[in-house]
Amino acid sequence: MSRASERAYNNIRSMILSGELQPGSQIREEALAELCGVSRTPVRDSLRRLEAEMFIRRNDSQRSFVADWSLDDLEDAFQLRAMLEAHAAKRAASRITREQLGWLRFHNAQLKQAIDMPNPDVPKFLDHNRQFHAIILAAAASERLASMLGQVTEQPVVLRTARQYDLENLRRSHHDHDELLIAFDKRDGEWAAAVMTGHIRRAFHAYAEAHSTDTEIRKSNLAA
Amino acid sequence: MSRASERAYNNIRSMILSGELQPGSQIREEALAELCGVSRTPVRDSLRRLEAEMFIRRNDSQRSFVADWSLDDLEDAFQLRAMLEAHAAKRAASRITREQLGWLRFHNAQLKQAIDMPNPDVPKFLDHNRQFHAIILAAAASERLASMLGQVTEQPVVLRTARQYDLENLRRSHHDHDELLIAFDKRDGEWAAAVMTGHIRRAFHAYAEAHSTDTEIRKSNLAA
DNA sequence: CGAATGCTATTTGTATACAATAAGCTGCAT
DNA sequence: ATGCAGCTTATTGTATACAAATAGCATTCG
Repeated sequence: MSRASERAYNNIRSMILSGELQPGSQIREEALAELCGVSRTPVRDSLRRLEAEMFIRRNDSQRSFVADWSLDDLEDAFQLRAMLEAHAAKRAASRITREQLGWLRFHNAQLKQAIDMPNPDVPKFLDHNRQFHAIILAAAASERLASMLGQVTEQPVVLRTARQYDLENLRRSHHDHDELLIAFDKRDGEWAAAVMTGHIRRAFHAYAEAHSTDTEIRKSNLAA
Repeated sequence: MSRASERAYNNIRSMILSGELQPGSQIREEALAELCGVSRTPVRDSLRRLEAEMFIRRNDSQRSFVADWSLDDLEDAFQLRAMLEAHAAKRAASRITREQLGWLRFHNAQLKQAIDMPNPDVPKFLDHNRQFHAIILAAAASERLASMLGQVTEQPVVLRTARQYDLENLRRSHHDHDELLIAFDKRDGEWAAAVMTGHIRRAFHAYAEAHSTDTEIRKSNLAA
């Protein structure tokens, strides 16, 4: 995607993710155009894309609003995600190459290292975690699956609380990855799928907790 | 969506589905604009949408081509579809209302009627079949699931052969629906999911057969 | 007082002109 | 012949002007 269009997309997306654009609030093309320093044309492109990704919804008269997801919607998304990632793991188990396995091991070692120290480096953990999952998705070798997972992995949920991932959870994630590695090594798709399902379900509950906390904070802010 | 934009979208989409725009061929915005009698702006909107739906793909320099799916890709899509529809059936089993069940029965009776006659009315069958599945999807009550299923239900596969659905298959579909109805009635999500999986797998094989035949024909046409 | 109607302001949709980029070609050099 | 440079043409990207639609408001009529 070319310069202006891509800039607009990234800007708007991150404004939604960061909560700068509040869930439920209306969006006007021209306002965004000014914010992004481009014309309405690339903004419109971005809005269409974000609408497909369900970051934005439109009412019957084509006005756009930042999507506002309830806890139920969040669970719904995670249910879908668990199903799709498990499917990916199953496919990957029979297709993954030695080299890909090597990379999985590398990223898992790195993310362990990121939290096995006095001052845990959470961003580093998240980055290697992301890459770990990306490799599995690549090994699954299904373009459609990848495109669908893209729609449920990045949640448009505002987390004002500075993402307090508790270490215990991160360590468990690391162990899940370890087990996935063994399942892959043994080419056991069923096992890989089962581990992955649990892995994502745990992520959901961690997320849900953060989401409730955040919602509380937002509510009390509104009351004040 | 407003007039010009919607017109463009429907036109282009049906040109792809009908094979008027051949798989693999390049698409030029201006040409389509003329064909649809609108300017490039709504055409570009449509192309973006069709790209998200994987009817169209773009190369690295942003040129658009009609997607060309292999038999493997087709199977991939059906695998995803089977998984998602089974999931929908499972969710629907615990949420479906008496009224929705009534409509399911109605459409299933209608589609049976459409093929239980000397001159089977296949389009009528397909229409009621579509509505049958739509009701289940609605009962599943997951917007994201619906949006994902939209991406895999309408296959951008050219079927030049005038869709020779054999009657035996259609009858079996009807029986699957019957069984789904019982499963729903008993609120047995597992059963519903299992029946649905088989139902979609059968559809895949019917489709795959038609696809191979079509590919043969296309090849011999090219040779001539 | 409430509902309906028409006006105005706001917002989105479409067309078009122009800019940027990529593809294809021509001719030259090796 | 082959490959590369530079030009030309084809195609997409962006901005902008204008058209259409919609919402919000005020005014009027029942």
